Amino acid sequence: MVSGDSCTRVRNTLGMRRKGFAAPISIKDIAKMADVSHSTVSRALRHSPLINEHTAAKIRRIAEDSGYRASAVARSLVTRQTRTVGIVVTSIADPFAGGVVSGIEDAANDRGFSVILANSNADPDREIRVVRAFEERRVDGIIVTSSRAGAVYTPMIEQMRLPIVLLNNQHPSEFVHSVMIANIDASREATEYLIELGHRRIAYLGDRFGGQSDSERFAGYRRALEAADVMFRPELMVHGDGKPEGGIRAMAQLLALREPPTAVFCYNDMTALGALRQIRAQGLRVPQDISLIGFDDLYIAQYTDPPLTTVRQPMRLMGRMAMETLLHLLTGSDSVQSVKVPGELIIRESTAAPNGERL
Amino acid sequence: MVSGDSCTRVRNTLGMRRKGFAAPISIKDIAKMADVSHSTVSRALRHSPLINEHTAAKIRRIAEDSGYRASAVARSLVTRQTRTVGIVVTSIADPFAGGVVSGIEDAANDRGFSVILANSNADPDREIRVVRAFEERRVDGIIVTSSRAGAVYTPMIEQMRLPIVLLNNQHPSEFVHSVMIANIDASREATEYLIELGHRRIAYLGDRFGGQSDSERFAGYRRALEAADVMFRPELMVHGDGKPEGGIRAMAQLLALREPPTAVFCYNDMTALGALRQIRAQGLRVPQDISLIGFDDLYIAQYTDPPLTTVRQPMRLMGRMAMETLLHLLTGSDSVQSVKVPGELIIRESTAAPNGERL
DNA sequence: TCCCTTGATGCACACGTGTGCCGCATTCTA
DNA sequence: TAGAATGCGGCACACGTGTGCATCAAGGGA
Repeated sequence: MVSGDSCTRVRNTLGMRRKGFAAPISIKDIAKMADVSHSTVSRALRHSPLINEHTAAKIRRIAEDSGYRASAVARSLVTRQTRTVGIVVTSIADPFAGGVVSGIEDAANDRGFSVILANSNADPDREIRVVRAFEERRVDGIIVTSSRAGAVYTPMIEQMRLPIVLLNNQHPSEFVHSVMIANIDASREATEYLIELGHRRIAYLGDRFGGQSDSERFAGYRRALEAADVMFRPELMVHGDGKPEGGIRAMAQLLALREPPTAVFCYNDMTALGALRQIRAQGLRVPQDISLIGFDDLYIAQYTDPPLTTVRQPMRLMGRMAMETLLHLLTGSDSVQSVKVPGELIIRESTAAPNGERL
Repeated sequence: MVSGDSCTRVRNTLGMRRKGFAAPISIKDIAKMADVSHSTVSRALRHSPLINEHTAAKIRRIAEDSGYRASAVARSLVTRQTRTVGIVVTSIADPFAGGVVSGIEDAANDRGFSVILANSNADPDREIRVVRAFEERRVDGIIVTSSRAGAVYTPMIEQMRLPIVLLNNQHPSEFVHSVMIANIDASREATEYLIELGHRRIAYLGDRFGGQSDSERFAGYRRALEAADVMFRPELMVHGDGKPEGGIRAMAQLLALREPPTAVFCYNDMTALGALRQIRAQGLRVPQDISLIGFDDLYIAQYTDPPLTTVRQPMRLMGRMAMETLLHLLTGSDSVQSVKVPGELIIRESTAAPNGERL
């Protein structure tokens, strides 16, 4: 197809394949128009001091007028960087992922980077395909968010020798850079708040797929209890699946106890949503009968009824930080290892003193 | 930096810049190992019949063992396609966008395409930057979802001569391919349902930024009223901003009327969320006092209290369709112009007969 | 034995951009 | 005025992959 014919001919041939979409004009076309060599054009557009300001201006003018766009692919071939990062999320439809990716994209955009997005759908086969695609596209780095199968990536890292940043990953390895929410401190603070309100029978409603995040949030909960000399009761620890459905079922367990809790700290807002629903379904009220705390501060948390007290994860900020960590890595500095981001307790109306009074 | 030194030297020099990340091995390295020319390697890996099956197998074996990954950037340079599509969303943190992008990415992945994501943040300057970045990266096509500033892109299309597909865009042009929800039919059906329940004072709570989507949904509402000989009352048409806050305010307007509506059809679920909150705040109940219908069927719609009756937009499916339309365009067929996707009325518990009985 | 056919592989160029080095013209210095 | 310095632009090659054409070897038919 690409024959030894004249340049124009080749252009046409290839262009026709896509129904008349003309080939974009190149640096050489501009060189011809400006009657200089393509090297001069390249230098002029990159503001090299080697080129006379007058000719440079003329060249830039022509480039501008002709709507020239430098080919990132040709440039990448020689510079050996694509100014592109790959992002793996379990599902971009997940609101947490959405927030994080939004922050990543912002930061990337600021620095002239583009973002290639891939859903893993928690499917190992697909994860492998995704990482392989990233390799082929020669992304400069990779960000993996809240992967449950995080361990899968670690061996791949070895082989790829690409900078990788993990965000809220469940199995952070020693040799990997990461941005994580300060789970222990945050959940401790949330639990302490419930204790301050006067609660003593406080349940932990976890996520059995939550990996390290779940165990850390549980740990924070335990520490708060210990610090306040409140006894931990195993029957008050139950687990859902991180989604409302799981919250519903786990909450039903708690309500079936002889002495149900007066407050429940949930692994995340989605779980809290399910718990809330189940509490209502059994004719109880929040917060008068049971106080509820979530985790994440999803957008909807402020619009539940009652608005949900929760621990805010600054999702966009965390995304930004992950991207900036990656950029840092790309410029060579190896210092950053892992960043802990503090959560923030957002007090709304789903929590009150055990007797039903709000503080 | 890239000097006339030996190949190895160059590799090292460039590799060092990124702290010892070795340059990926190329087709030439494999050629050397297999003691053939790089052309032969290229052909073997692409399963060209020109190559002897024995040597081909040997070459593929070596490539496999050495972890070779073909450089998509070099390939794109010669094939003139990147197998990459650009997606513009207002914000990926928006749950609708998340669902759509998820579907797009699925379909793209199936066909070996990658997805470059960009937030426009409804900022015209940024939109221009984004499209420019897509041009430079030589994406094969572009999908724009629910852009309010859709008209901005149309002139760019002319210049870029790139296939573009619009999804739920507010200002679809004649010459553009699009995937859209069948707003009129869907909102008509929703309104008819309210009428069937016995409602006569039905309000339309729109989105003043909703552009064509808003006017179409309003049109469907009007048609349902007309068909049932229910008089349209202008005071029952109010507008929010597409978010809960706007729903709250607009609902307050409606409740301040001498004769408030007995049912409200909302532009979207977010708006309905706000409306629901306001209704509660004024001591009224849903659906006993006021019925509420949303639009979108966001994930949370099933977990509001009461669960929200709404019109489902099959977000992932729509994303898939947009991607498939684009792929179709890329293979040359120009037939597809615009696709209308039917919405689906999902009846939950936020709607009932005016007297409070559920049907 | 010679030529032709067939099959397998290599050569060389192309894609678009970046850059080291060389050459040329102009100006300055002695 | 000759030589050196300086400023500006071009030549040529590189990046990694794809492919038309030439080449070469083996085999077969006359």
